[in-house]
Amino acid sequence: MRYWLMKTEPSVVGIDDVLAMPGKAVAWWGVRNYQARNFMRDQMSVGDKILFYHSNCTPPGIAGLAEVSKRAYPDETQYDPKSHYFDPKASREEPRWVNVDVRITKKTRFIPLDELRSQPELAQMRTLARGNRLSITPVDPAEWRFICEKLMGATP
DNA sequence: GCCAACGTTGGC
DNA sequence: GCCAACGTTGGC
Repeated sequence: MRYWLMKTEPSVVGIDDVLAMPGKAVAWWGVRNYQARNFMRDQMSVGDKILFYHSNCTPPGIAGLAEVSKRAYPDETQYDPKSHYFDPKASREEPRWVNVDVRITKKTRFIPLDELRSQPELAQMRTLARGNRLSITPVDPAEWRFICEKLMGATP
């Protein structure tokens, strides 16, 4: 079982949107970065824990906790010529992009980015590293525990 | 809207 | 396989 942080833009799909969906789950479509894809394809399994992060908004930060509810499978948007995420080089026979399904387990107190940055315990957190743009990053178990217990006051 | 810091593309 | 040009991310 692994821990992850996954970024989403709330103007596209925010935590409240996912909570309103059947099963409080959503396909994590639209990842078009190979590193992030490989994390989903090769390392994520059902039950992995997720920090649900809102990016490209004011303020950015962690909005809740989630988990992987379905293993990686082909991302439908790669086949749709009308989609922004269409990939002409992808085919049904050889899909290029995959997504997992993510289910919200808890909407928590919002933890803004600057609060995360102010914690010495999170100084090494990959998501916070200078220049990091990856939308999916692994989270250290100790970092997960710190965020859940000390910042959210939630049971991980 | 700006722009730093990346990732990707494609000519060679 | 190199690397310049270009595109994207995402905080500010």
